[in-house]
Parts: sequence; structure tokens; C-alpha cells
Amino acid sequence: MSKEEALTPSSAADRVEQALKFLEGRWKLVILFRLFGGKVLRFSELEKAIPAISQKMLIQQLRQMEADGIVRRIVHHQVPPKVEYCLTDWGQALCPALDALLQWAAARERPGETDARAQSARSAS
Amino acid sequence: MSKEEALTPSSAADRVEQALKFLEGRWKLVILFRLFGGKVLRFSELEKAIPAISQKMLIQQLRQMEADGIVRRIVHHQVPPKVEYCLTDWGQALCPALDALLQWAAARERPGETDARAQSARSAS
DNA sequence: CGGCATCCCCCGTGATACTG
DNA sequence: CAGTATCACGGGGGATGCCG
Repeated sequence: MSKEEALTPSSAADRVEQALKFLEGRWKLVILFRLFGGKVLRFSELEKAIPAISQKMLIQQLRQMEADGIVRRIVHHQVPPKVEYCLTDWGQALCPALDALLQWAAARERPGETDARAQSARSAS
Repeated sequence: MSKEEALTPSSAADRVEQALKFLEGRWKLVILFRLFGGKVLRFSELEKAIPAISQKMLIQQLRQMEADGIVRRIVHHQVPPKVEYCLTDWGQALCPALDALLQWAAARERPGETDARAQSARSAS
């Protein structure tokens, strides 16, 4: 739809580059997948869920995504402190993409589904 | 769908992390979007399409993805040399995900479509 | 034209310790 | 428990030059 504003594919790729900026960073996607599906997790839960990440990185990536409007930070004014994270509506909008990525990842180990690896190296004249 | 094999979300996220490895790198996605839709581009065409990337990075990312079986390298034994790149079948399988990402990127500037930004900061008890 | 090698620098990333 | 601060390191990534 809206072919009139479809512009060239190059522009589309160009536009995506902007959006990609928000997902750059070694842990962004990983975290996002943890929050995938509207889950609300505490800081410590995320830490446990992603053992390989350092506290510093977790905070950093979380903060960035918060600033980008992808994740929401919910502070509970209690003691001990309790902070939860979840996707914003815009972040939720990423779910289809995240899901597609999931499909792809799954397909990788389920040959025949997408019948990859069917091509052979061919060198043109 | 397929709730039975949905296992825990954690496992899913875990699996994705593996697949994500293939897409890590500042330029992978950008390049992929350039090849999106089955396009076959020459090395120099990719260079022009992505001015911000250095030749070194372009080669590097391309080679990695080639090794990962995401893109195919077609060498034309001519002079002057001519090398083309395109997605492998598995790479093509990424298109749905890429497209979803495209949708997301577009939605960012088209509020009302996914009605993002409808939430308000809420601090639990 | 396509691609590799080299040099070099910056920042992303990690480990540790400290605060509220 | 959540988050900050500081230090230190490695390699990601840029610029340049040479080769097939």
C-alpha cells in the first residue's frame, strides 16, 4: 500500500538504518528477546536471565533503549529498591520482527522447511 | 500457534542469541537490507550504496556472512574483476524478519498505525 | 576493479569497588 | 537490590598503501 510514498528500495534501506541505530549494541536484541511478549522483569531477573552480560552493560543498554522509547522503566519507591522493565508500545511493535527472527533462527536447525543450503557455488563466465 | 512446542520463552531467547551472532556487527543488517529482495549487487555498488562504510568493513562483514551462509559470493573471472553478492536461500529466509523491521521503522514515523506512545509513566505502589 | 595488509586510535566492554 | 564510578584492556573500525 501507499506505493506513491514507497520511494526507492534504497531509501527504504536508508530509513531502516536509522531504526537500526536503536538496536545496535551487543546486548540490545538479547535483552529485547527477554522482554519479548510483554513480560515485565526486574533488574535482577534480567541479570539472571542473561548471565553473560555485566551489570554495567545491562544498565547501559537498558538506559539507552529507555531513552529511545523502546523499553519502559518502572521504579517502585520501596526499600529494598525494585525496578522493573518492559517494552513500551513502540517496543511491542518490534515483536513481529523479533518473532520473524525467531522463526529464522528455528529454520536454521530445521532444514527442509526453508530448504536452505540448496545452492552451490557457481562462478559466472 | 504451536503452543505445545513453545517451550520456555527463555529457551527461545537463548536460541535466538545464537542466530543473533550471525547478525552482529555494525553493518551486517545494513548490507542485508541492501541485498534485500534478491538483489544482486557488485562490490562497488554496495560501496556506493553504503557511503558510510569503509571498504575494509564491507569486505569483512561480507566475508563473515558468506562464511555463515547468509550471502553468496559470485566471482566473475574477467578483467577487470567483477564480483557480485546476493543472499543465499537461508539469507532470503531472513526477508520476513527484515521486512518486519522495515515495518517497525516506518511505524516510528507514522503514529496511529501502531498507536505507539499511548502509554504513560506509571509507578507501581 | 576488487581485496588484502598494515598501522593506529577510539570506544565499547568488562572487573571491581562503592553508594543509596 | 539497583545503580554509579573508575580503571583497564582488547579489538572493532578507520586511513592508507600495495597486489592480482
